[in-house]
Amino acid sequence: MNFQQLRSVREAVRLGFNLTEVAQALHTSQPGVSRQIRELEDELGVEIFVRAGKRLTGLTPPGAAVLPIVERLLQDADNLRRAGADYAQQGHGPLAIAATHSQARYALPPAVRDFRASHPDVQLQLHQGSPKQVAQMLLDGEADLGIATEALAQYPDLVALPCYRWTHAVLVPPGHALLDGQALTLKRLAAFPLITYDAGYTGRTHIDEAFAREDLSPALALTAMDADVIKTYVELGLGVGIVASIAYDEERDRGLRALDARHLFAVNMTRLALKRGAYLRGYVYDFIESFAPTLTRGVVQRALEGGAVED
Amino acid sequence: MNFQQLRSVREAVRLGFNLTEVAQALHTSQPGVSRQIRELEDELGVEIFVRAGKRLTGLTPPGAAVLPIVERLLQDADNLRRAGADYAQQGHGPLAIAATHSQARYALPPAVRDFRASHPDVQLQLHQGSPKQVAQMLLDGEADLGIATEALAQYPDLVALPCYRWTHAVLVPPGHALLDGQALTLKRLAAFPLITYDAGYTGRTHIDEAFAREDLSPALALTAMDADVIKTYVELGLGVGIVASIAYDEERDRGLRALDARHLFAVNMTRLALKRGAYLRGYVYDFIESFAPTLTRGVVQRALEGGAVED
DNA sequence: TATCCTTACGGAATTCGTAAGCATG
DNA sequence: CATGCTTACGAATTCCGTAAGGATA
Repeated sequence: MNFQQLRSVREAVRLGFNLTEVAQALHTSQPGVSRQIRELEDELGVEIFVRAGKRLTGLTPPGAAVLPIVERLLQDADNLRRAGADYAQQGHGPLAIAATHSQARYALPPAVRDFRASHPDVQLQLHQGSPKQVAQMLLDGEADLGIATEALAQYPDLVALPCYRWTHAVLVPPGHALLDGQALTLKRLAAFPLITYDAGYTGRTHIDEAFAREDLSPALALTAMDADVIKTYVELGLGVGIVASIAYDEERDRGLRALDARHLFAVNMTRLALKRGAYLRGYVYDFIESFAPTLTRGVVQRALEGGAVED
Repeated sequence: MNFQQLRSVREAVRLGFNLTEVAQALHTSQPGVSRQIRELEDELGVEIFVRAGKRLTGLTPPGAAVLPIVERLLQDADNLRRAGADYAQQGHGPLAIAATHSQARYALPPAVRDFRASHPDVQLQLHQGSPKQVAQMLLDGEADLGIATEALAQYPDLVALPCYRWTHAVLVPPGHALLDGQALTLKRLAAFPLITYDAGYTGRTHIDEAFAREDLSPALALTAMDADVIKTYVELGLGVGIVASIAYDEERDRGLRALDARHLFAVNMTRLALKRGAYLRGYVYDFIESFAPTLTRGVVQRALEGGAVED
C-alpha cells in the first residue's frame, strides 16, 4: 500500500472514472495509474471499481466502503506536510482564502491589511466564488478557510463558525512612484507587489508569459477573480494592480457615499468555514482571530474536533 | 512520504527511541530505520527527534505535533486493510478479544459458543490481562474489542460501552474420540481443534515447535492465558485442551455449586471497549450484539463516531 | 569498552514509461 | 473508427542490507 495508489483511486472517483484523465492529473502515464489501482485492489483482496468490459463505470460496494478511508489517509498526509511546514518556516507560507465577492470586497480588507502587516512573509491568495464554490474549494483542499453568508453550514465535512451579522446598505461615494512620467516597463512593474487575476482568469496567462519571457518573477501580493476586488486593494496601497482596461471607470473610482439600508433587508450571518479534520498552520489561526475576534485559537480547535458553535 | 517511514517514527517513540530495537520490530536493518526517519524529517523540513550527539532521546516540539497525525495515518492504513478483508472474505478472518480473567471465565462463554456456531470461519483469539492491559491491547491494535469491569472508561482514545451489571456469588459446583485407548500422537491431536496457551505463555513455544517438526498445523480454536479458561472451553466441547499437568485437579474439575452473594458486594458494571476510529469488520458487530443485545450495530457505530452512551 | 547512530557502497528488487493488444460505444 | 483499459517488456531508478566510521555513556 502506498500513497500513489491511494491518489490514483481518489482521482479516479473525482474525475468520473476516466483513468486517462487521472494520469494527466497525476503527471504520470495511464498504464501506471491502471497498475496502481489494480495493485491496491489485489492487496485489499477487493474490487474497488465496477468494470464494464475494460471501462471503469463506478464504485463497487467495497469500493464505497473503502473510499472514505482513502480520503482520510490522503488528507492526513496533507496535514502532515502542513504541520511540518508550519514549524519549518514559522509565519512563512501560503494562506488561501475562499470568499464570495461581497466578503472579499467589503468585509475582508481590514483583516487582510492587518494580517499582511503582521505576517509579511505569508503568501495570501484570495479565491472568489459562489458560496457553493467556496465550500467546494474547502472540500478539495484548494482553500484553507472560506467565508460566505450562505450555504456553508450545510456541509457535514465542513465546520462553519459564525463571524458577524450584517445588514445591507445602498452606496452612492495619488502619488505612486510609477507616476513619475518615465516609460513603464515590465522590469519596473516587477519591482512592486502586483495585484491581478487568479491563474486561469482574464488574461492572467498572458501576464505570466510576459514576465517569464523577460525572466522576471514579480511578487504577487494578491490574486482575485474580479476587478472590483483588485481595485479595492490597490486603493489600500497593497500593490500595483493589473486589470482589463474596460474595468476602469474614471467617474466611479473617485469617491463614494453610503446609505444605510438595514430597514430594507433582513439581517445576515456571515460564517467562516474550515474543512473538518484539517491541520491549520499557526498563522491561519492568527488570520481568523483578526477577522473575527471571538474566534480564538481555542474556540476554533474545539470546533474542529467535533463540537458545534452557537450563532 | 511512505508508510515505512511513518512506521519507523511510530515504533521509535513506542520503543523508547532505540532504533536498534525498532529495526528488529520492523524486521529490517538498523541503518534502514535511521534513513527512513531522516528522509521523513527532510521531506517535512523538521527535526522530529531530539538528538544528543548520535543518540535519540526524545521528541522535538514539531515531532510532538506530527506524531498524532502519523498515528492516525497508520491506523487508517490498518482500517483500509480491514475493510478490504471484510468484503474479501465475509465472515472469515480473525477476531481478537481482550478480557479479564473473570469475564473470559464467566461472562463470555455463552456468547463465544453462539458466535462460533454462527461464524465457524472466524478465528477467535482470547487475550487475557488486567483491565489496564486490556486497554493497552486495544490501543496497540492487538485486540479488536476489550471487556472488563474497571478502567476502560478512563481512556480518551477508547470508546467504552456499558454491557451489563453483575453481583458476586460464592461458588461451591465425559466420551471423546481420543479416549478410545489407542496411543496418542501429534498427528491424532492435530485432527482436533486445539485449546492452549497464548503465544509466549507456559510452553506454547514448545507446543508449536513439536507440531512444526512434524509439519502439522493444527487448528487453534482458542488461545488463553490460564488453565481455568482453557478447561472451561474444553468442557464446552470446543476442542482439545493442552495445559500444564499441574493445572488438573481430579476432585475440583467434576461438578460445581453456586451461592448468591449480591448482598455482600457492590453492583459492578462491565464495559465493552473499542478503539476510537477503528474499522470493525462485520462479524465484530455480530459478536458484540450476541454478547450484549443492547449494543446493536447502529448503537456501536454512533458511539465510535463521537457520542457517549449512557450506562 | 560497549552501545548506538550515521555514512558509504554495491547489488537487487521495484517502478515506470513506451509500445502493442483488445474491447467497447 | 475513436476512445480507453490492459498486458508486455526493457531501462532507469530506488531501495535495502552489509560494512566501516564515529560519538557517547
